[in-house]
Amino acid sequence: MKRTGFSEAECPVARALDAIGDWWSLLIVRDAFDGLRRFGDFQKNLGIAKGMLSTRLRKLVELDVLELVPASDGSAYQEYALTRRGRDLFPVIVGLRQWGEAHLYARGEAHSDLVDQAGQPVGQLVLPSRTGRPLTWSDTKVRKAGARKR
Amino acid sequence: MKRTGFSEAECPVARALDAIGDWWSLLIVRDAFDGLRRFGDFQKNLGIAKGMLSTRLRKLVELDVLELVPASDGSAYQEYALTRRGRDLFPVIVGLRQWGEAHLYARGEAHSDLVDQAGQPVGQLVLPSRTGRPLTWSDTKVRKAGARKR
DNA sequence: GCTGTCTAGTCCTATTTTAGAACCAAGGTT
DNA sequence: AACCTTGGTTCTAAAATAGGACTAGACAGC
Repeated sequence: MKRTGFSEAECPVARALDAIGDWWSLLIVRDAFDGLRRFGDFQKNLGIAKGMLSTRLRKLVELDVLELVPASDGSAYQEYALTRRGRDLFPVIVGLRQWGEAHLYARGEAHSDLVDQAGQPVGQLVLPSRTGRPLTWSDTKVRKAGARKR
Repeated sequence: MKRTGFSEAECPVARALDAIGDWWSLLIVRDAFDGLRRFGDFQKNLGIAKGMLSTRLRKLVELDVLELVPASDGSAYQEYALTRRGRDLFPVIVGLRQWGEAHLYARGEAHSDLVDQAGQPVGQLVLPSRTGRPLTWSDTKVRKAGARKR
């Protein structure tokens, strides 16, 4: 009765969810985008049990989403920093944010906002075709990798 | 020891993950994007336990991500169809897909592909500024709820 | 209309995961 | 040296998951 895994799936969505699709991982990554780097900072900000956090951070380091680097304040401690692979999760976090903003808040209810350096709200994520035309879900389809049932 | 929840969070990422951030929900939504509509189809395609699937589908219907509609083949059964809210998850699924493609496959390893109606691979997701300039994570920051620009 | 099969579930149990608190060791502070 | 902070590990109880047994209603063949 092992938890089902998708690390071998041919579908990249399934593999991605297998890697970072659990309860906490994306919240940790979100916090990392917000500048958090220390074990205690994550723990306090998320209210996560320390055991969970320890397990999750270890897995994220294994996955090369985070890496351990010497503390920036010169102490002997270490910090967790986003790697390239971690930073590439930015569109996923933004997608979740925009969906949440659009559908999970009552009118007028306050939420945090993503803004650019000038303080301007950002636009919506766009999926461009090869020629630059914006695509919606009905413009696309999934082409299967090999010969497999659908 | 109730499972931690974020349905009241001021951060839209946290609320989104609270709603659809569990193990199975996004995979069900992905399958719905691929055209699956029936209980048995989801069950067979995902290999998910029927009890799990039943719970998840009920929650997704409650959330108004899916809705029950009469079966398209005229039978007395019902089907699960994506709502507007469900279709709006498209960028999230695409983001996960593109991250998975980029980081979780060995060179040359086969995976399914997202293509447009002409069969052309789609481009990368883009986050535009209000003026249309593409933004990366380092161009943006999160403004906490309630903080209004002076 | 009777029988058998398919569909879409529910219910039950064993196992795994999570939450939360207690404990601990090394680093830093006074 | 004594004490607090940081970053964990270990323990237990509760909750979630996997998987199988079971069931009610739909449908197909006779």
